[in-house]
Amino acid sequence: MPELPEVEVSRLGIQPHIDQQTVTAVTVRNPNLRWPVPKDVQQMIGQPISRVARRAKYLLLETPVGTGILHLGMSGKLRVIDSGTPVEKHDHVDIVFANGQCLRLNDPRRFGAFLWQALDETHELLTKLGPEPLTSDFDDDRLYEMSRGKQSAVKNFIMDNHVVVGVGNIYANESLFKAGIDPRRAAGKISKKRYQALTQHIKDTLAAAIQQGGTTLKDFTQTDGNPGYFAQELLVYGRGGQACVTCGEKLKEVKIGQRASVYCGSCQS
DNA sequence: CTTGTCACCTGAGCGC
DNA sequence: TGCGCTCAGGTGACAA
Repeated sequence: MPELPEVEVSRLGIQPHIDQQTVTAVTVRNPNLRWPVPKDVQQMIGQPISRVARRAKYLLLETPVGTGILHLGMSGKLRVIDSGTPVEKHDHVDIVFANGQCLRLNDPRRFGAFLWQALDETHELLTKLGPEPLTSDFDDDRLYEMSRGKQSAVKNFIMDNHVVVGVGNIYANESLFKAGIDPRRAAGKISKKRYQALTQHIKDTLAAAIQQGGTTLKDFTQTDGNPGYFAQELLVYGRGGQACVTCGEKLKEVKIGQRASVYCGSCQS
């Protein structure tokens, strides 16, 4: 489900409700997420949530003794609800708080994760990640340098977590359209100037999507149950065969790296 | 090292 | 109504 904006919207949604709340129970109904949920997560019990942070698409629930790491995979959703709320299908995890509320993870496909990071350690999954796209760590110099010698399609390149985190299929398509770059082009053969444009469009697109509450395609909702409104601003994603908003030409749809890719054959080269 | 493919899992939508 | 097929917002683990 979520790319970086949707995860950030989730973070902003749950943060005011759980920040500084003390955990009284961690209920794991189905530990078979992408990786088995470790027993270590029970260490949260008795601890306050000292910070709700995000790294890439991982949500970090920090406590004084370690950090609970949540990933929403393709279909994960978080809600903060009364802990007595009846459990529904695919409600796999509850983190219950002293105020009677709980953070509940629902994830039909179970590609999500709930892991534990001990104090003063960095979980292995977080060690090899590229820069955050919305910080100055991600800039055109770096993107350009990393691209040299790469034969793979630029779309796959910007979706690679070692290059930059948080750019999934929707925003890769959108950013490349805005930058006027054909998503199939070899990453190593694109000029510095074009990477400057691409870098800025990735930042702008992600920031705008967060502002709009994320992109609701079918089942993403903000934690208050409302949809995100960025879907109405999508220029190419999901619009294969329809008219390009810039030139009117029919948008093309192809598979790049197994993922649906939409582009304008006239505006993107 | 790079590059491409598969796998994990459920549910929705479509054609027949 | 049902069946079989394809597709979906992610990403680690492999194979070549």
